[in-house]
Amino acid sequence: MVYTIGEMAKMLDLAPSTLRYYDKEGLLPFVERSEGGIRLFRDSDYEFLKIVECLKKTGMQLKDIREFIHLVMEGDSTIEARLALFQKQRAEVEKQIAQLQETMEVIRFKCWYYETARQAGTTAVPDAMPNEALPEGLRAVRARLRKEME
Amino acid sequence: MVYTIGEMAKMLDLAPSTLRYYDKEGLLPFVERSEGGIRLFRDSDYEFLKIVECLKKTGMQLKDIREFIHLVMEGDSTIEARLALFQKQRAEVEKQIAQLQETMEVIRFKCWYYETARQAGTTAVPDAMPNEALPEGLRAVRARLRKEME
DNA sequence: CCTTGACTTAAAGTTGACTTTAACTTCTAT
DNA sequence: ATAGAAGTTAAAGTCAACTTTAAGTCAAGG
Repeated sequence: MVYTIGEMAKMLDLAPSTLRYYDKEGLLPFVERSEGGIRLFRDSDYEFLKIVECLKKTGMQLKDIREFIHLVMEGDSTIEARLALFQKQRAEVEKQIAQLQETMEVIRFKCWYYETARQAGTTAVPDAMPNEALPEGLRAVRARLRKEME
Repeated sequence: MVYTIGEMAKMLDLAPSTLRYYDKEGLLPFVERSEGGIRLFRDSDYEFLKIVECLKKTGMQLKDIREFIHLVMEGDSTIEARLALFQKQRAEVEKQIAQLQETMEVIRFKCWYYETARQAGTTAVPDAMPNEALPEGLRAVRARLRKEME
């Protein structure tokens, strides 16, 4: 099955201009052309682009994704390098998830803070509340925000 | 305790120019100045900036963070609005974590794929492997990458 | 008093990832 | 054969979030 740029763009839910930009940046060296110069995308290209999408979601920059694509093009001699890349990316994403979970703690604290303030009609109440009065799990969060302890 | 911009920047691990930029963008309306025009940061400003940092980590844009800061400056009349904001942000971060976990599945698949390829010396082996031969949890991932089923 | 390091501003420059524009070509359907 | 949709390129424009530069001011120590 072959697709035009517009069809492939729709399948991936992005703009055709984005695919052209990726191509210009060297991310799509595998895309073939018709006689007249029209890009012909294959199902295997879809698979490639799903991986590009995945790497983008991990925050990887296009120039690093290009490096990966070029490793793939070089064939089986780069299997080790590609494995290393994904192992590194796995650690990276684990870190990101941990980071977001920490951020979530702060947000949970702030939700509690404003719920308490709403009840009282003023933020002065949660502000003045002693540590022992706040929910267990939120004490450390407030302390960190206030730069108490380290 | 008051701090100069350089000291506060160090405490937050960012460049002084970043704090000046935030100020210019209206994110630091609470920062006072000395006679001579030098910014004076307080401990309470540190707390503010930690929240800015937190909101940035959720991917919120500076202009939206500015809106929040301005809600805070308006006082207790905006408690509801601020609570709503954090509740929205909580849902947002939950979505982000779920998204990263999906991404992690793909990366796990790729790690398996390249480990298998390394053993075999070629990616042809994992490519040709029937669904039943791959680890339980990775079958659906490969199917999604290949646009089999939905 | 004077040096020196850290501060100030306004304005311009940078980076990454696109998007838009303009001029043109190819493909498909009648 | 031709119209119109969708493709092509190169180049310029956009956006967010900073960073850098230039020219100058403030503040603390000797």
